Amino acid sequence: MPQITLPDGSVKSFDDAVSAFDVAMSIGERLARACVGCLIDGVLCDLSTVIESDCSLSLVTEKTRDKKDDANAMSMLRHSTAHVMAEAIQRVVPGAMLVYGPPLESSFYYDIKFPDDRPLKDGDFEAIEAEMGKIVKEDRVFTRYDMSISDGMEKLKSEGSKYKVDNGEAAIKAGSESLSFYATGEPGKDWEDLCRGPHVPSTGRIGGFKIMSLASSYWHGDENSDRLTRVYGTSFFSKKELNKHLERLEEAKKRDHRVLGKKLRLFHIDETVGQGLILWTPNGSVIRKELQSFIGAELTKQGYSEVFTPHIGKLDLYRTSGHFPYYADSQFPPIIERDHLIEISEEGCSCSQLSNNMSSGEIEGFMLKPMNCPHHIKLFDSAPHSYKDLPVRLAEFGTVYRWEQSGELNGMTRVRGFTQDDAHLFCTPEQVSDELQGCLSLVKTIFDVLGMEDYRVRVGLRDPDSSKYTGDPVNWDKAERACLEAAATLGVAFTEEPGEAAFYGPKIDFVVKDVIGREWQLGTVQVDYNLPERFDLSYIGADNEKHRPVMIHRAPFGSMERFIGVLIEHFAGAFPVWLAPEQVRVLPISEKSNDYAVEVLAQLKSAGIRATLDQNDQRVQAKIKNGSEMKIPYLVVVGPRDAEARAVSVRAFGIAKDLGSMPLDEFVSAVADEYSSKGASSVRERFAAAAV
RNA sequence: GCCGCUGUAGCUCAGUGGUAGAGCGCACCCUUGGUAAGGGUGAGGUCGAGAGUUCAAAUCUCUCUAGCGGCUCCA
Repeated sequence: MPQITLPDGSVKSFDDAVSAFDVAMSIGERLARACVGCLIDGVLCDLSTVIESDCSLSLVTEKTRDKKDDANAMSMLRHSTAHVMAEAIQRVVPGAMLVYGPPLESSFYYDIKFPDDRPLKDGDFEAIEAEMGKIVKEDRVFTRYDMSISDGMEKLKSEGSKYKVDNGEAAIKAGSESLSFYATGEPGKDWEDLCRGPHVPSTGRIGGFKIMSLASSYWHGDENSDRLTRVYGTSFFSKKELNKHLERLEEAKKRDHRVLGKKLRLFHIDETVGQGLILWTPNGSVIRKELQSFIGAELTKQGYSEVFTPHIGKLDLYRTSGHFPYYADSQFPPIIERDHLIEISEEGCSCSQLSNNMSSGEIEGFMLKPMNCPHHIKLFDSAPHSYKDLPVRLAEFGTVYRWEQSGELNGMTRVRGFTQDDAHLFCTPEQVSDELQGCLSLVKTIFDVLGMEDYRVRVGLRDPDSSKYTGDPVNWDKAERACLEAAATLGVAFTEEPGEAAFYGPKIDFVVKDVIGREWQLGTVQVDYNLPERFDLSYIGADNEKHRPVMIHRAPFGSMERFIGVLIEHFAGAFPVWLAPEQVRVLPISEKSNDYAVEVLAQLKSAGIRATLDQNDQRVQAKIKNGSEMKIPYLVVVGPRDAEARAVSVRAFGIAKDLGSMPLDEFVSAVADEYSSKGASSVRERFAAAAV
């Protein structure tokens, strides 16, 4: 006689065991029809789950009460669609072995091992979708049945898929007391799969679905294990929602920094220069310069000293730092000294010998610097330091080079040469906490000024099971504690992530998503007890003894390239006045107004505003369209009426109607104010104020 | 690096075996137009590179190269 507590606190009692669906029916038929699953004592279950004892029950419907997508419902739907897709794929490609098919945030995938002589091609999508359509139309019921561990494993073994046997073993290891299977229809008759569930009631609930793409993956995520094909798809409860989702994806593509970078001429990557090497156009350079001077001003306020260091350094420097051996594969190959090179070629030295000799230190050479720390360390170490000098804060826009895997390169967000807004702080152990907080507040200031609110903070800790970390565990503990304490002062939620630390120390990262939903690390602050040790750094304490300083690495933007890539997407290319490469464009109505237009342009320019003149032989409507497409903050139309009044007719980006007329002098100073205040005051506001 | 897809004019793309097309952009001419595309003419391409099949290749095959989506990696 189960007593079932509903989310509103009311209790329903039943004489016998009932299914969640029956409970829903007892409340209302319409509700029951809208249900796809339920939460029993907080655990997501099938709607058909039979309830035998007292519990709390929350029904999961297609939409939440405020008509939004329900995360549980969507994940059940997509998981169910993955089953339908897997069945369809096995019909189209007999011999395809299923591995693992989970739902994701807005999609799902199924990892599948295809026969070597029959790989899946995207040309197969149509046939698979057609089969999926049939299965959906048949509206087959997802039917769960459980087997004992021994019977279940026997069944899996008899089916002959090592992947499913492995999944079964994983379930047992995770503590399952039985193995559950889901048949899409009738057990023993229809297609079925080992599965933990839960699923929507039947295939007919899948209103709209689409196979999106193919990718390769590795079994257990292990590069050296079996290579699998990952088939991505998505689904919704209705076709309409699917179409809306696909439209949104199309829209997102328009904000993609690679698309906008081309359209707005912000940067260029040239095959003949090299993969992942950014050529900054004049437009992009304006943005970069503005950001650099912004951060430069903040650094001065915070007591940093700016330095410059070369792009290369001796191999030995990186042996000492530990970077050369640790990251050998992801660095550009060393530059070998000429004399060595001649010697080596005369000796007929093989490539592998050469590589060995370099690793051992027998051959000296230079490396393109993969990071700036060793150079800054050497600067710090070039003079003795009293504890009274600390902290020493050395900052540099330092360009570094890393040999990223070719498949990893991505527009401006993953490149092979990039400039970090880097700094290294050398301080006493007592100063670590304050300095960390100073670094974090700098990152936060920058994010605030740019209106970037959609980020998460990750505290990267060491993975206790891994041996990749160097240094004393006691120091690691100290450093990790310092990071966690500093993060706690941020006033922003953060996550602790073991395994995300750098090899020399823990870090606090600011992570943002791009338009496709991929995450990128921007600002980073890292505590390091390790490199000071390796380089034997010291300062003289009050006791007149040598002490080891602690290093903090920090880069508020991360890299200029990645940050601006993300920033392009953040603003969808419509930069605020202070960053906009072209701030004002002057549009004369006809040649007759050219003289006045030239005058307007001159006045804007002499106020330090980045302004241009559109003297094309086009109508003003066309000039407005062109200017809008370039996302220029202000377009000013000038004609005889404006010349007469010594005024300009202003149009602001993103506002369909023009703002009206403003005296030229006033407009110039308003734009100049908006520029220097980074948007704290704006031309629009002045118009709004004038209108009141 | 791995799997799949893609590479045609500055940009966006059409062209599936018979030696190349559109729109935008660009140049010139006409037009002198007041808030999201006025009209005309013209220039511009060894179809990513190389090899092969063929009487004939942008088109088919192979290798390389670059980009895209993932995987793996990310100091």
